[in-house]
Amino acid sequence: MTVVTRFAPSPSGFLHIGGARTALYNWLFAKHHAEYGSGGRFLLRIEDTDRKRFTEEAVNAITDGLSWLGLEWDGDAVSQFSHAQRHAEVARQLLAEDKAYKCFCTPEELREMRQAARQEGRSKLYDGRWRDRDPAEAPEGAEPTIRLKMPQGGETVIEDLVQGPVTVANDELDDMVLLRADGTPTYMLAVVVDDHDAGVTHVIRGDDHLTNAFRQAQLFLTLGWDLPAFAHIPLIHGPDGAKLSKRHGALGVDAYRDQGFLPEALCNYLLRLGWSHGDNEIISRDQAIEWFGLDAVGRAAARFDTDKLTSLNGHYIRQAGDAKLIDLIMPSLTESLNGNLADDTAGRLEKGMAGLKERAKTLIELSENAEIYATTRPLALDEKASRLLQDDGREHLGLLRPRLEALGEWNLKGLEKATRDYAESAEIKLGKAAQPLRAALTGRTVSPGIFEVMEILGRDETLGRLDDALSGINKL
RNA sequence: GUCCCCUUCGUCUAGCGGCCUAGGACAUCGGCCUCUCACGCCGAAAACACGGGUUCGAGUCCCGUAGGGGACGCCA
Repeated sequence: MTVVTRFAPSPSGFLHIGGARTALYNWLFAKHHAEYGSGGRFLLRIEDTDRKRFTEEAVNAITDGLSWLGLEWDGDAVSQFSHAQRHAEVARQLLAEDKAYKCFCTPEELREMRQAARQEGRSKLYDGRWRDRDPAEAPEGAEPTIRLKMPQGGETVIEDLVQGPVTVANDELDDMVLLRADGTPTYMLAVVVDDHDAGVTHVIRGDDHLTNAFRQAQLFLTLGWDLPAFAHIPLIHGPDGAKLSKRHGALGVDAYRDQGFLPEALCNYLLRLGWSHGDNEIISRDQAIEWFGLDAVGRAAARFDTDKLTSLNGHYIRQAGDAKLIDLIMPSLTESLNGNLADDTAGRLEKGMAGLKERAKTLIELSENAEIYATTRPLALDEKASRLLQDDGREHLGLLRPRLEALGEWNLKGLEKATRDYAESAEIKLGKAAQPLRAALTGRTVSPGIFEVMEILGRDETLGRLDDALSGINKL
């Protein structure tokens, strides 16, 4: 049997980080069955039943986010709203079969009912007052909603693939609205019909839908349709343990992209957040497809930890190809230097990327660190660097400079030897010479190996930057 | 409030009755490497929420308690 999963976000304006994980799990589950089972498809459906929320940009935000993460869906993204006719038909059919009924309650009545229920400690809100009432008693001109006749007595059991069997007494379930007074379908009706029509076999979604599953299961049953398998994955919480919300900061995957995270890192992190395969931490896409299964999904909510994501990101940056990284940082590099890039920037970055990427945990950092190769003279010095260029620091530079200039071949080995020889003759530690060099050549106190930097910068640029520092013409 | 779910180091987790004096990863703290920072390597501190059972034996099974979370819309 071919497995069919689906990701069904509502257009909220961005791809929520929790939604991203849900999408990832659905995608992996389908891919796993496609490659190691008897087939798998991953569908994307936009839950735009509530037209008030719908905008084209909101839909684009979701598809862009999924594409960035590399989670391609099968077929076209489907609009749930476009199936409204079909949903209404199903509701009318239920009505004709006496499995649903018209409810003429006013919003005020409903509000009172809810209040009373709460006061009396009942969770069943709607009392079903129109269930057996003659529609002839309806108030003049009132447009009814269509409600489903839920079973009275007994219980509903969901065999959840993650949570295990979950049971609720049917008396806790009230008759839910299928069709609104204006004739549009509710989410409850729409998901069930769409999942059935699309042949969805596995509904993998957030834990917050678990209680909905009871109601939806009853709808499937009264429609005489096969129940899909349900898998409710725990939610992602903020560092404080509450459901991730705006006050926790970055919610959309686009925010993480902007902060310099790689999609590979985010996927790896999200995968590991709530799912495990023994002690494995770094898991490639292919490996994930092979290993992924619902049985290894945890049942407790997990807190989002940016530190771990960052660490993973550092790993994926180190592993990424130099050319790819250069492409990724070029825009921000150009921007931060106001478009004034040194002529040989590309060449220097190609040589220097290996040393650069080892020291960056985000693309933002990488870009900032790469400025030393792209910037033009005279360099700006940060505070600590300018302090290194006072007094004996500058003195050493002045004495070292001729030794460097005299070098026949300008390469790492020779540069290092010349500097070491100088340090020895001056009876100072290498660092006493290397740090002022770093300050003069990069404007900073932290950088890749300084002899590497000198080699990449080349003789002219290195000597030039040295002279700038010696004459003190750097910007602060 | 009602219903549902959850509970191993600070965080993510391994553990599916004896292999656990509870393992890994991130973070933290030491140390090594070293021209700085990072990487890498070595090491330390750090957890089975509590109480009852079941069993020869429980982190692992059952029941309570406590704590946390989620759902209670003509939103999705």
